[in-house]
Amino acid sequence: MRKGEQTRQEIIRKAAPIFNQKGYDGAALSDLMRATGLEKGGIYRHFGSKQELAGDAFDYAWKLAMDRRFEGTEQIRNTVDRLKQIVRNFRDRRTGVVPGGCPLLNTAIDSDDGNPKLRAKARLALSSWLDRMESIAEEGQRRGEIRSDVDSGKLATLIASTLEGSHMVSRLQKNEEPRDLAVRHLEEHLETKVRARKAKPGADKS
Amino acid sequence: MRKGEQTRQEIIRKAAPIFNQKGYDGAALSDLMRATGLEKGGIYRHFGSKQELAGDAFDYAWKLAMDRRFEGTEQIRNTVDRLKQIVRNFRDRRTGVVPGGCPLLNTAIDSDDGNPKLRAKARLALSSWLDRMESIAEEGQRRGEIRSDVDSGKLATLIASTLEGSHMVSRLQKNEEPRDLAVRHLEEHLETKVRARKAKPGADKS
DNA sequence: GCGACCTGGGACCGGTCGGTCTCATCCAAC
DNA sequence: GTTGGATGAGACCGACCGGTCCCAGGTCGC
Repeated sequence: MRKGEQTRQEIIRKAAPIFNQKGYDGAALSDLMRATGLEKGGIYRHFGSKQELAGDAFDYAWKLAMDRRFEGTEQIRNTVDRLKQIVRNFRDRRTGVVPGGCPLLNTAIDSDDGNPKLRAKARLALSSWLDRMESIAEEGQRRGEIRSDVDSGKLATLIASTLEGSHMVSRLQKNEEPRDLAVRHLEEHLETKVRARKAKPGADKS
Repeated sequence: MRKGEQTRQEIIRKAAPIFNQKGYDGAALSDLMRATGLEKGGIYRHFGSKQELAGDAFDYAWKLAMDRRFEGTEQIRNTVDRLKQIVRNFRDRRTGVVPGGCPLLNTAIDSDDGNPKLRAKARLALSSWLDRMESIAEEGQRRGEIRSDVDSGKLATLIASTLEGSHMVSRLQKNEEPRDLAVRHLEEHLETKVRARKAKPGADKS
């Protein structure tokens, strides 16, 4: 049971870019066979169906993406700065992730009609991302670094929405600018609308 | 040459939702046959290939979407208000468009790997949308309604990115909130960062 | 009302799809 | 070193894919 698991992981690793680039329908078994160097039987030994493999491949791709997006943020003390770093990571730390763009965006659109299994995975992925950002914002509020009138859930949603949308536009245009633009817009938003002002003696009004 | 063209348009109308919901690969000829009530030969009489039909279906769907998004905006004099209405239309005027979500978003993701024909159409669609918003912003600057330090191209890109991203999130969550959130965020942005301030005598600093 | 052409049906095509099954081989525990 | 289960190859399956083609019938211009 050792070699088998190794092969299984290898298949997932090799299959993830195929699914991420071509989508579920577009990724044919023949593509997966070519990518993995295995015959059909060799693949189906480890997965009960194409769906199961696609699911595992998505989990793999998403984990990689999440790791990159939160990389180097844990040690940032100030929560607003931490959120800003997460936003910047979306733009800057894009090497080493699965090719084909954001797996969440791809899978969300891909599984829009049928394929409820994949869709459920995409939903869960989004939730996990939003939850992580939301809890950072909540921590910030407890610590007084983030304004009390900020809705942390809505903030997380706005960040994710803006980043994903700009990502789509950037990919379509093959141009980094939209993504960079969104990052800078969010940075400004975080700085001016989210970060709690230093308590200025006598300054009561906003 | 009359009946034929009628049928052709009918096929496009019926096929557009299929392509928009299922994607290019996911939309099988059998689906299109069921939707149109025609046999294969009846469809291929009017289109040289599935690609050609998909292209026409996208154009049809996008035109509908654009019409809705700009509906009732031409007569709005103030350009900032006009942009705000465009943003609100994205949220509010969603009936009567082709089912399956934004055709641009869907096609951009769907045609990400292969299918350069569809991808070119998606690119063009994005450009046309951005251009329309950009020229409104430029008009606003000429008229002094929009700050001179605003980059109209970047503004258009930011609006499109934010709306499309929130649209994806809303669809994935089956929840209107993200889209509404993005709209309100953009409204505020337009109001506070884009609209030219009334010239206040003596007020020089921001 | 006739003839020509336009239209759509549906059988047919080769290819590929996702998936199954058997069997030789490999590997690892004993 | 032997043996039994884990592993992967690849032939095979029925279904369905996009696409072609011919023919019957409908729809026009005249």
